[in-house]
Amino acid sequence: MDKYKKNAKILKAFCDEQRLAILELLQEGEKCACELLDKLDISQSTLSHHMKILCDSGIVAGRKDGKWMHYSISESGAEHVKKLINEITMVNPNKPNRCS
Amino acid sequence: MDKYKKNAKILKAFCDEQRLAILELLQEGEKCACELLDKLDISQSTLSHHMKILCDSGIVAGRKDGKWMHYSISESGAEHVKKLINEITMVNPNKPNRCS
DNA sequence: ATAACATATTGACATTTATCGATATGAAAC
DNA sequence: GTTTCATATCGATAAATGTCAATATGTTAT
Repeated sequence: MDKYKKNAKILKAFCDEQRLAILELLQEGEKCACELLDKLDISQSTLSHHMKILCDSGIVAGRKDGKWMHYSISESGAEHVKKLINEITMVNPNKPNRCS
Repeated sequence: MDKYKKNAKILKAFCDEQRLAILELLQEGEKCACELLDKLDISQSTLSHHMKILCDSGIVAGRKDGKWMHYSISESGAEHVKKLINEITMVNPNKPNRCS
């Protein structure tokens, strides 16, 4: 059962300071990578690394436009994470103790 | 500004497979450490390490009862995390671009 | 007091992750 | 086609994290 591994990977998107800073910037709306780079005091390769993680987790959507990459928070990705957190933190004493 | 650091630390609770497995077990209700240890194929010290992280993040509450420790999902901790995720993934183009 | 037990802490080690500079890729401008 | 620009990938390194065995701490039973 690698459900845990899969979910842990998704939620790793939120485990890093820089990625939280990136997400806060994206709250204003879609932003070009270069704009993020401008505001973030990290190297270009590091930004690219974080954007890959954010996109892979589904929280952020990338849109290619010529040589520019535009990133935005994915509504559906956000919904998925909210559901995940809800499931994970739900207390349900009647839950069948299935041997998963 | 270490807001990101603080939040990243809280959300790290969900970034590990074992901790997700632990949380799923706790969905059934309060459980003793020894019961978790029984079901989790990790060493006692490793479990203790994970429980510390879960408790520090506020997601899990510990209750000492003699030599036993009982752990349960904290309703208030869960609420706090849900609010956090909501804030982080909220898209709001009118957000003032304050220099935080 | 001593023994047995449950959990926490410590120290060591392996793996993962964040970071950077250098280089590659690919697209637009000349 | 060559240059310029934006982004991605690679390779190396340092820091953080997960893991265990051993030991310490604190609690109950004898």
